[in-house]
Amino acid sequence: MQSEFNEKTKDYENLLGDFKDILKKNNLKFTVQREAILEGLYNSDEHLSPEALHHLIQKKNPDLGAGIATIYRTLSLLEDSNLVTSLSFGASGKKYELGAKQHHDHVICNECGLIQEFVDEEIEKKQHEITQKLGFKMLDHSMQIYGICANCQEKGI
Amino acid sequence: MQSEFNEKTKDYENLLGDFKDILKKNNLKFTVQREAILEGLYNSDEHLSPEALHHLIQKKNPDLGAGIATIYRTLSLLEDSNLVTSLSFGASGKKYELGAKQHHDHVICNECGLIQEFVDEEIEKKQHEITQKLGFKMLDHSMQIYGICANCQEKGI
DNA sequence: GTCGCTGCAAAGTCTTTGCAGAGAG
DNA sequence: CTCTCTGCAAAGACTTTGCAGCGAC
Repeated sequence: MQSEFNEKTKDYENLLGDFKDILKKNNLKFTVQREAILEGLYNSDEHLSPEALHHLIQKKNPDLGAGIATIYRTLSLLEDSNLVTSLSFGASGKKYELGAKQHHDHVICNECGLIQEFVDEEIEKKQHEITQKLGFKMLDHSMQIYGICANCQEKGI
Repeated sequence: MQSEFNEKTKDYENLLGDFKDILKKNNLKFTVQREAILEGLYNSDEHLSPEALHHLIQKKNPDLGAGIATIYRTLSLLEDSNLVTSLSFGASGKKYELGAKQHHDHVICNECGLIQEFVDEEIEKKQHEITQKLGFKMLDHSMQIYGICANCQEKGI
């Protein structure tokens, strides 16, 4: 809630602190695996599938040998705590990203799968208006635009 | 391609015609099952899961006994032909709706699952702008707003 | 008639769960 | 110490596929 421009500036310590608080509040334990998962998400600009995250962690912390089941369990946990958000684009399954960042929406390349993020104040405002008009109390939203990225356009598809 | 304001007025005959054309163009066959699926989607305002559609068809045409596999196969077919669009909201799996309607977005009630549709010209325009700015060629988009519908708000949650 | 379509059931994916030992608090 | 986590593997849920007979054209 500080600057509007801190997309990724919320630092890791901060995030980790939040995580530990949430764990404590719920009588849950802080484990190496859980930290590795949080860190993996933090250090990746990508939107990760559980499997991708699993690979990532296996590479960075091979000694841990964290199991895929733990990844799934932790991701659900993180999602319940609102620390991560899950997205599901088309058929490609569920992907996760840190939810602590500023709210943003996604543009997805149909060819190469590239995901770009953006924020637009006007759209956000409009969404509130529309939701109210329909009598809803807005909680959240997600928006995806599908297209062909500059790169793939050049390649001529 | 006619009027911009024919959200649901594109009648069934029309749709069926399109479907038959597409089938013909691709050397595919028009079958009772395929028609039943198209009709099921047409007659439902809902966004249907493959399983829901299966149930629906079993009720309407019990004699057909259309198998779930056929539903999946036909839905993919219809999706490839751009006659239907698939959505995936959160964890609840994939849902399908007729894509021949005017483009629209969705507001979803987190409590009861009610889905309302809406269209907003300004947002559509903005989306084009943003996409261009990022160098993408926009093909499609989807937007979901999550909230609590009027009804559920009254019930006090 | 030909060749694609269908239903069934079997095979795949992806995700979740049960359990016994390991580890955080 | 206690009580939660973890890894493994088995179980589930959801989709897709192979096959032999059926049906559109």
